Amino acid sequence: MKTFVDVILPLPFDRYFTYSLSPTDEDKVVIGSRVVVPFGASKSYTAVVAKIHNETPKDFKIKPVTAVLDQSSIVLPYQLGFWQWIADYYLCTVGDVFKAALPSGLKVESETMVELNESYQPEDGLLSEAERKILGLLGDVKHISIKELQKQLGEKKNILPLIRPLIENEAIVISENLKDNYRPKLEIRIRLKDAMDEDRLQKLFVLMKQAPKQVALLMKYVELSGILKKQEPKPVSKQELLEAAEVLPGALKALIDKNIFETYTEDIGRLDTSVQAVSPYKELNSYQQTAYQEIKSCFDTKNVCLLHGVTSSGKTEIYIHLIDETLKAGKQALYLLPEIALTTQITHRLKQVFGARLGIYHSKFPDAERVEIWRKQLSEEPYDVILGVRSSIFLPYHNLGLIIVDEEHETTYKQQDPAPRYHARNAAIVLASYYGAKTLLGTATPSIESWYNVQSGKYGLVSLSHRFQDIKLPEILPVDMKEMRRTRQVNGIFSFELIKRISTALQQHEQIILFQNRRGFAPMIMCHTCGWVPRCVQCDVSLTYHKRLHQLTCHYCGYTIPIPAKCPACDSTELNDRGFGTEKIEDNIQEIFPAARVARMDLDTTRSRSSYERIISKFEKKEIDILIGTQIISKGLDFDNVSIVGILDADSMLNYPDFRSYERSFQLMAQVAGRSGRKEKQGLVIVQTLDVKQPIIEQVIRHDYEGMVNVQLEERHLFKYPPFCHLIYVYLKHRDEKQVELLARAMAIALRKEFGDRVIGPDKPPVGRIQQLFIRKIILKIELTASISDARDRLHRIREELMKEKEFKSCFVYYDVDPM
DNA sequence: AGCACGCCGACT
DNA sequence: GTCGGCGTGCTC
Repeated sequence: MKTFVDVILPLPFDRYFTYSLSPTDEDKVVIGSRVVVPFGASKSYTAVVAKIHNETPKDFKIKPVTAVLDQSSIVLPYQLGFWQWIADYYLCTVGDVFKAALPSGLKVESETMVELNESYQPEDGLLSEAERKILGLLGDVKHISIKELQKQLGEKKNILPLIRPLIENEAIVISENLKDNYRPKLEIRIRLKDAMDEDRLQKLFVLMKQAPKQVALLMKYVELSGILKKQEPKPVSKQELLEAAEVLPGALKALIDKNIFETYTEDIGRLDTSVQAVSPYKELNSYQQTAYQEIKSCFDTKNVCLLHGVTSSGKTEIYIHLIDETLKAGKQALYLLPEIALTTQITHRLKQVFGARLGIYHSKFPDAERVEIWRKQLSEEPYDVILGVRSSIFLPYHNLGLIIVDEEHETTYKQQDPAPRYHARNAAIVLASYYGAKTLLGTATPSIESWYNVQSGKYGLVSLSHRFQDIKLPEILPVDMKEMRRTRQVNGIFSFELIKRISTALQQHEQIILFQNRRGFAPMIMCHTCGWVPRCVQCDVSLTYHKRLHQLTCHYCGYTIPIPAKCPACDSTELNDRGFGTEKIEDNIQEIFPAARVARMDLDTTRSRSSYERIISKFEKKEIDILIGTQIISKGLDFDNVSIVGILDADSMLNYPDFRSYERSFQLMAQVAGRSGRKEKQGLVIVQTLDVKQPIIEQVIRHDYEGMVNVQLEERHLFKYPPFCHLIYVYLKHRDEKQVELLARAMAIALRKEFGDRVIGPDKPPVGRIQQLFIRKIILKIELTASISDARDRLHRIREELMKEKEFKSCFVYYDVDPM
């Protein structure tokens, strides 16, 4: 007798909740089934079954499961283990992981429906005004959800207290309506009611002499379905038939009424199954071939291999060969990318090779499609290759053989805001271990962590130092902006040197990319008279000036106001913008080169996927001469006509207060630089900086990745930073600054008792308040040899202890493990 | 995360 | 004297 289930709820709880099963449900439910359960006073959630048992719990009253949604696992047993690992390692709850892992179409929601009790006899005088209003409304519509009822009443607050007495008086009845937000995609199709042969067809044609439209339909149907041929007839959709025969629906209806045709609906799904593999993989050149062999032999002894290949060295083709080999061994492959929108080129290539065996998974896809991919992966015929962003590590896999993490250094692999704050590269390595699968990390600029793991022998290393077709690496030319400004050789943010080079490139019909890691027109505006700067009301930052939209926006919370006409402090009308964003650069460059076709690519111009693709495709077709962008342009784009890349303000990224800013600047500059260079001509990268002598500039010039790494490793070793320790950031937030400050201090003291001088802080982060909440941050350094699970237990204990104090109860506390 | 219960200010 | 603010606690 298995009568209870322990379930994971999509809520931030650290534990399971137990529900009872009805005898009929007992046979249905399995580990990994979804069940609908009531939780709290008036809510139902989709939960996932983690355990089935018969130990009667005694400390609480138990509720029954409302419905069992699946009779086979929708979440595979290994996934439950994987979720738990993520929750344990990244210090969040399994509920958080569950919420992130499952597409929302698989999480049905319940809504409470209200209905009038027909037999209810109202006793006048006993009803309040509001109650009469509710009953009146219900008399008209008779079936309505509580939410809708609330809206109709024009109430903003919860109306449950209002209707509760009505339920008790049996004036109304309520019921739970499970609302499945997933809708299958259906197609209406046409088929013949009875068998057809030439004879019968001829008879029909004669019969319908007076109805040429119907004859046309019938003939078109015969043609489209191929019903008179020997093979299985092809399905014919209603729409397709009507369009092909060029007749109105009336004619078709007549044929249906005559019992010649009938309609039926078919669930056709949203996944494109028609893609054909059109071109096999390409032959590898000798460098690629060597690398390919090295990777394979590396996998004999190691589970993870780092492929360090310069930009344009043809890593993708090597991946394709490895995937192909994995598939031949009857296993699946997962290809992770930092951002799918940026990789039309790779998507296109993989489709050519793997056709319908390739599935693409992306959080910006319509949810219904994500549901279908999830189900397909559970089916007997899953995609063999999944190309996707970080969340695709959560898809169910039957038999994973290989994971490729492309551009492994990209910080987008780390989820920032809602928990789980996981790193998809590291989680992927753990995922691979469930299958004994191998992981290949690819990049031109490895993360220092991965490089260190190579040095310590944990990962294997394969290098690819030849660019495809031996295109030369670009020449990098630093421009001393201090000197340029002193000698007045600048126009705004542009040095004359850069302008000259752009001008030459334009004359030769070559393309230019300008990089500035700041969107908007200017990072702030300031009153010329009194120095007043408009700031966000919710966050401690100045507002960014967006000229096109004619507004000031907070990049942290989205708060937006129109540009003030005058300074509220001194009434001066002279408000000037300070600094340079991509928008201003776009304006200025257009002024300098009026004839050039200029486009901008940043978060503001690429809100939708299509606008992104439009810009890229225009640039590829050489309809754009100068492309201005933020770091969005550094990721995995290959253009063949870019001769000049300008990095306008290299110092802005170097001065970012973070131990990784050096590494990140190098990666960014090297990646942006990699966008330049053409088959017959070496590219040129102009780096504008105030300090041309600083070592990082020299390292970028020499393409000296190892030089950069060695300096950084030494520094990180000295100051005990990753990869020589694990970092955990403890974030504390509260509306009241005093409260966070107090808690942060108390927390730091408690932490020091346990962890000693491994605790740094508390500190006020550079942006000390976001969305009305004041923030404090404590940094915890954990030795590599120490156990994370031990640290986790101690952290939980300390938090629990402190949160008992009532003054701290309303504080948010959360952790960021291995922060980026 | 919701949602209810409970305790203090601005209204009838 | 009530309505309603949100601070605190609980949810199988």
